[in-house]
Parts: sequence; structure tokens; C-alpha cells
Amino acid sequence: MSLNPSINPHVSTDCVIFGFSQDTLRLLLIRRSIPNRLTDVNDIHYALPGDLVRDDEDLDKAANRVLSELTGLKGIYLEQFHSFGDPLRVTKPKDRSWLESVRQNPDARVITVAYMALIDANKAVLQPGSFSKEAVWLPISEVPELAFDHNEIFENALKALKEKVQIQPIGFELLPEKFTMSQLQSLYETILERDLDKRNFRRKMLNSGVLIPLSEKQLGVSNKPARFYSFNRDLFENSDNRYLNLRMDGSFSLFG
Amino acid sequence: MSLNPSINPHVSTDCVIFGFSQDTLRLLLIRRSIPNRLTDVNDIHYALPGDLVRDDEDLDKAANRVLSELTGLKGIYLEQFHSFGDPLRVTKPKDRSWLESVRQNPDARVITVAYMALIDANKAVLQPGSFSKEAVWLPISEVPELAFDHNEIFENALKALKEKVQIQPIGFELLPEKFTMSQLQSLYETILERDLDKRNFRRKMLNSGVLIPLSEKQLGVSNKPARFYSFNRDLFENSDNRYLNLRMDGSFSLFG
DNA sequence: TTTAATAAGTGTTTTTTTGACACTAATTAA
DNA sequence: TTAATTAGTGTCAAAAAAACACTTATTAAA
Repeated sequence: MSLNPSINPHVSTDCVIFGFSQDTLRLLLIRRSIPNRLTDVNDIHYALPGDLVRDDEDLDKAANRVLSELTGLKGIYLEQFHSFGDPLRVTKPKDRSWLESVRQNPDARVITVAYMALIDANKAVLQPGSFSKEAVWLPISEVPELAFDHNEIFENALKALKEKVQIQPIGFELLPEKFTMSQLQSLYETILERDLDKRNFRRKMLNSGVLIPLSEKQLGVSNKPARFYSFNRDLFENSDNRYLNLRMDGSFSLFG
Repeated sequence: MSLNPSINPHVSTDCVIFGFSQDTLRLLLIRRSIPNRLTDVNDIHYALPGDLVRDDEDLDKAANRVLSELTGLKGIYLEQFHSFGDPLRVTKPKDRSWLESVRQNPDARVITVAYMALIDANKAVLQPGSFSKEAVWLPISEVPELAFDHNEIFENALKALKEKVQIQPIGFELLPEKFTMSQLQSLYETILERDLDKRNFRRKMLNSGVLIPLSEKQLGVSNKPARFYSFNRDLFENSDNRYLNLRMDGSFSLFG
């Protein structure tokens, strides 16, 4: 069995963290440099932040701990979206050396509980991970080959995100505290991968009641300064989770 | 470790099977009679159909195997909806004797991957399980205290079902091959726990294209006989799954 | 054989939501 | 002063949703 009795060698958690910055949706990945015995140069590997769950640890807490340990991100609302359990999901030869370097029991069959989150990539301060590992943001259009079945997990998360955004107001964690209507629209356009009508978008967002118009305006831009808005978080205080199951009044729907 | 090396003592799967019969939404449960040393009568315990996953087995397949072994139901489309991982979820004293009777390693921390399905309770043929166990349908309003955290799992499934029904045409597995519009409406009203307007319901359902009107009508009822309908299954043949992600044309939505 | 009871079936109108569409306003840089 | 840039605004038409009440076909009972 495991050399470390507090670690459960059969259950892991992986985090798909989406971040929005510079009008681009990005994915948070762990990059590792691994010496290649053959070529004498370092191979670069990417993976989702993820690790084994402790035996006495709740899944949600495990996901937060793992994310925090690997990237420095703390207190992020993570939403579980799927568990992946292909018995061969970690056994591909390409993943073997990595697996051996991070697992005490590299042959264990491990299922992973996947979480996702949406955060403001600009506000997130990434801590350097342990040696030879670092956390990096990559645009979702440039996600490389990832370890294990992480590409599949990422694709699933992206699909779930696109569906979610259709029926719930999102963006709470995705934008700065104060943001302009254009930033918000740009976020939706990025996630949905299509253009939206400016006037219709504004009308719908304002009618939904999730936005609070602030008196403050942009400064120092060489065009008409935009008004800032913030999210009306009070609306969601009483709900168990923050962006799922939040249809405002049972009938909220964006861009059906 | 496990005495049976092919069983993973840390991962289980539980199935929340909803069935619809006699205008009532029902839950499929396993009932066990366990001798009580103190009272000399049998205690009756209920639980969701569930068991440990094999070490070389895909999660989806495991859920189907477990369901089939415990209830006789085969080939049912099961949809994963959440994993539950409270470290104390199986450790309550009330569950101890049961746990010891079904687990080789009753102290293992076990996370469970929960699946749900909707089927026609009348069509489902329940096989008697192994000795002292049987599968029974109970109306969801009469679900008793269940083993482990199964009440929580059930509540979660019900909530997920209510959300799902809002955006997708469901009922494929929930009603007989031929059904009347009233039966279908009754199903929706049961799941949503609210009344729907008859005319608006019929219009929406017919416009959606998911129903095929049959020429056959009810016989032997002491009122105007209702027309039968069947589902247009062809619409869904090409989709990976049968009632999720099926917004008909990207914008299908019932009773928003 | 008539009547009562029951659930099925049927349209219209109003209200709400959506989608398409083009110009003016405020600011800075040149 | 002018040019460039992005913010901000309203209307109309089409589609979807919601509200609403009477007639019809059948059996059971009188």
C-alpha cells in the first residue's frame, strides 16, 4: 500500500481553472521541466493542477488544498463537474516518468474528481511551486498536449462552462471588482465564441438585476470613459453555490 | 488491503434510479432485512443500489454492473451527476453492521460516484437480489432514512433532475412506449412540483417535434379517450447521451 | 334511453422577450 | 482643431410565453 498512510492512492482531484485577462480566456497549467536522459535537454510537460486526496479529507477541501499547494491560489470557489475513471487513464507510456516522480504507488488505479473555477487572472497571484514546477496561464486556444487524460478533462470543463454561461449570470470571479460593460460583454463573447449585440447585451444584463451601476468612470482612456459596474453579490448569498443553480427567479436565461 | 485484489476498496458507485408509475415519481431502493440481536426481530434497512468499483473497471460500466447485480436492471442509460467524498460518510454507527456485512474492509475511506437515471417503472423488471435483499420502488415523498449519506445523494439527484427537466425534453425512459399527453404532463408536474397549463403544455410539446402522434387511442375509459403519442427517438440517436445536452436546436427550453 | 360524470381536446389575445439595426457623445492624441 | 476611438443610446418587428373557458367523447348510473 501507500507509504504515506494519510494519502489515498486511488483518488485524486484535478482543477480546471479558467482565467480571463487581456480579453482572452486562459487555462491554468503546471509546467515541469524534466531532464531527458536521451536528448540531454529538458522536456517540458504540462498538466492540470491536481494530486491525490488525503484519506481523511473532504473532496472539496482536497481540491482547494491541491490547488493552493501547486499554484498558490487560495480561497477559490471550485465547483465539481465530473469524475473520470477510465482504468487506463494514467497508464500511458508517455506519462510514466512523470507518474513515477510524483507517486509513491505509480501502478495504482486512480480515479479523479475534477473541479472547475472561473477567476480573474489578473488578480490571481501565482506562487512559484516547488522546484522545477511552475504555474502558468495559457490561452485556451494554445493548450498543448497535457499529461494523462487532462486534455479530455479540460475539453469537458470547457463544454460545461459554455452550457453554464447560457443559463446563469457568471463572471463573479472572472472580472475585477469594478468592470465595464464592454469587459463583461467581451468575457461572454470569449466563452461563447461568438459576437453579441452591444445594445441587446446591455439591456439584458441590466434588466437581470445582477449588476450594480457605479458612479465611477474610467480614467485616462483616449475615448469616452466607460461606466463601472459591480456584481450584486447579495442576490446570491443565500445559495449554496455561486454560479450554478442560480437562475434568478426560475427563469433567467441568457442568449438562449 | 482488500482480500479481493480486483476490488478497489476506496471507490464505489451509487445509482439514483427514478421511475414513474401511477402518476408518481418513485425511487428504486434496496431493502435488506437484518436480524437484530437485541430485539430478536429483523430490522429493515434501505439504501441506494451501490457497491465498490473493480480495479480494472470503468466507472460508467461499474455503475451498470452494480445496478444490474442488485436489481436486475440492465442496459439503462446512467448519467453521472456528482461524487461524494465526505471522509465520514460511511462511518456512522447506524451503518456499521451493514457495512461489515458487505465490505471486506469496512474501515476504508470510500468516495462514491453517483449516477442517476429515469426509467419507466412499469416496464422495469426487478429481479430478486441475493438472499435477504430485494429491490423496491418507493414514492419519492416516502423515502425513509437511508444508509450512509444516501439521503443526501438522493436529494442532490432530485435537484439535478428538476433543473434538467427545465431545459431538456425528458421522459424517454420514464413513460411507456405509448403514452397520453396527460400522462406526460403529469410527469412534468410531478417532477417540477407545480401545475402547468394544459393548452400551453400541449402546444409546446407538439411544436418541439419530440412527439409522434399515433392513431391509436385509449380504450375502456369512461371519458373521452385520449390519443397516444410516442417519443421521436430518432432525434437523439446521434447524440452521445440521451437526455443531457440535448437542447434541440441550441435553444430548446421548457417552461422557463 | 337519458343523464351525469369525467377527462380530452381545442384558439385567441395579451404580454414579454428577443433580435436587428445606426447614430451621437466623450475623451485623448496628433 | 481635427482625427481616432470606444461608450452609450431607442425603436420596431418577430417570436415566445402566459392567461384564459368551452365543447367533445366516452362510460356509468339512473
